[in-house]
Amino acid sequence: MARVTLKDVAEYVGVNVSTASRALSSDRSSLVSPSTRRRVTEAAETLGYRGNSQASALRRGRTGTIGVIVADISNPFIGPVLRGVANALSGRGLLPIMTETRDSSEELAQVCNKLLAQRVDGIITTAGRYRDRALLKKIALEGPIVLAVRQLPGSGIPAIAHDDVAGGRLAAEHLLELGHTRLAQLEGPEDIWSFESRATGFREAVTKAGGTCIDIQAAVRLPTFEAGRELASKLLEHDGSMPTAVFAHNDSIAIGALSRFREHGLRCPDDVSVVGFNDVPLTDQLNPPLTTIRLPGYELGRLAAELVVTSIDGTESTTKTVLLSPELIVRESTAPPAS
Amino acid sequence: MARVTLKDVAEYVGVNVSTASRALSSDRSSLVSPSTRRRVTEAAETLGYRGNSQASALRRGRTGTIGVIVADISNPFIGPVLRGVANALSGRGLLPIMTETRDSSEELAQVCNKLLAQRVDGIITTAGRYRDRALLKKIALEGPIVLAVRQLPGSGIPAIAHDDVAGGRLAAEHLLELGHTRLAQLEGPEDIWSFESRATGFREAVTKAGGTCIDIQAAVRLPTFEAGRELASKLLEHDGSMPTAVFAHNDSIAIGALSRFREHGLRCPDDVSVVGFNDVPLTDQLNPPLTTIRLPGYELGRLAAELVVTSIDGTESTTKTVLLSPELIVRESTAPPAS
DNA sequence: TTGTATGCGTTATCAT
DNA sequence: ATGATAACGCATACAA
Repeated sequence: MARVTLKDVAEYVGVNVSTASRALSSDRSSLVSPSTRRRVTEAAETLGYRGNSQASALRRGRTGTIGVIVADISNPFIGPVLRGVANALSGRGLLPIMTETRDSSEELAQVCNKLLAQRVDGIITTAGRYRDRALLKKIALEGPIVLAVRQLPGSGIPAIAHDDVAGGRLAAEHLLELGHTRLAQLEGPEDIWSFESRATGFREAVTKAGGTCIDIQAAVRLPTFEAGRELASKLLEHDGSMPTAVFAHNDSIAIGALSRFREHGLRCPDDVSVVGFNDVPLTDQLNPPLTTIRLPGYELGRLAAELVVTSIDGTESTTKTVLLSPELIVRESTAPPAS
Repeated sequence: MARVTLKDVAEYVGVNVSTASRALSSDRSSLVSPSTRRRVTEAAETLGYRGNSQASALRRGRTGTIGVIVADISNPFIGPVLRGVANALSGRGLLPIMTETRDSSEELAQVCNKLLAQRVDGIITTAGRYRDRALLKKIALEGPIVLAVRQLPGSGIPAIAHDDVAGGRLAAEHLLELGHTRLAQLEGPEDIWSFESRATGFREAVTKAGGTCIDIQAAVRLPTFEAGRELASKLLEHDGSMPTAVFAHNDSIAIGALSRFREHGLRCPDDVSVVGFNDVPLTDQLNPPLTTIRLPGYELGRLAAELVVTSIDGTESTTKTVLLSPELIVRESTAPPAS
């Protein structure tokens, strides 16, 4: 898009390209006399010179870019994560290259190839289902990669994620404390670490306390509002009496379930308590405002970015996994069971 | 990240790099004998060869990348737009490089520079306030750029946007038909085309019908929930009687206003009708479900992508502006005024 | 059909 | 402090 090159600038000033290159580079500009540095800088300005990252990358073996793969850009939870990533990266002069996979394994494979062809210096991915493990392990051989939000246990890929087991436990403990003894959980896709962990954390806490835990799964690919409705329907058709409290694996599922329950004549929290997960925007504006689990998305993004950076520099052992603590946000969708 | 080059592949097979290059390129592979083509392809496979986009771009003068600048990644309306863009682009073998500016002019300038340094073949931006006009005009000199969602009238930059004037008018007509005569609008930032147009469309329709239109502005940078609360407060303190209907310039503002009205003891739609804008997810799950204006985001993204592509190919007159039609979605936040 | 040679824009090395 | 030169990996014009 721009056609004026370093050579043009150099000729304009009457110096060699290498001098111009030095003058314009931040770390080597001290090797050049202040006067020529100034002249080169001015010439670059007046000629409208822009460095060519491609050429620079080719020569230096580094592009200064980080591939950022996001599973679902419409997930409101992802915004803060991306901001955290972008902030940490741009603070280090790196350019994040974001791409989406719609949580599809095929698209993930394609995107990885493209990113690798772009010679990104590292990859951060929030996409990664269990079935993608082999793929990502192969990618990890070619360069630094870190998982964000999700984990791929046994893959050896470092991850920054939430402590979803603890999150599930928080939900369970809250409901148990309210006095619920018959609980259900509406589960997200089973081949995603986060949901499996939430399920585990919740189930263990419930059974440990002597409660009953009904696990509802559905063959849905994504944890959406519709999935929530479907899971709720399955729960309503479930043998045995209806539980008095429900843990939905994310807010969308919770809201879908709420809508289905309402249709069925069930009031929340009077007839059924509902806990969501993620604390996405607007959950506090619903009717009723949703009790949910909040996660530090921004912080997570920041840490993920820092982790790739350190593994690019090669100074770090790269199998680190960090789990961030979730927080229970109590609102009005949970209450003691009707006596 | 990968270190096996075309040369390695060529040597492995025993041919010249140029032959290997041809064999691996989709358009020139016909120039090579089927047998060597196969051998090269296999060698590339076994050696784990990945093309180097940097080198290829340097040589060809094209990177095959498109910079996609988004003002606010957390805006739920933007997801479909980005999908439309990504789809249209990847269908043409182009890689979108997404970046965010948080709707800040400084970040916009930075991001443009980085993208230009990356030698993107074109730029699509949803960021662009009036004050960014000069900047973007300068960018437009260096290569194809198209605005999406927003417009910059008088900049000569082609745009794919919604017909926001029509959107404002739709809102007005709906409320007028319900019998409202005293209306207000809660306005988004004034230096953004979309909001100014919504204001115009609404105001004109109201006054044309003989109604009263109260325009409430606030010095907020972003059209958020908080902004909605602030605007609503200003309206409540406004001299003269409270209007019976309110048009909020987007859903977040509407929801903020709803929350403020509720605090103030006003019921919706009984005491005040509210219309939002964008139809973002969950607006139908609010209390009350929000009447709003829906926009074809995916389609918009698709068209924007197609427009950059054609202007890269240079075949198109590049000052085209397309306006897509909004649609009124009536839900329960609007009703006839209390008699 | 294949090979040779050159250059894309930079930066690193070596010399001056 | 500055210049000359080579090389990064690839694609193309030209030659064979």
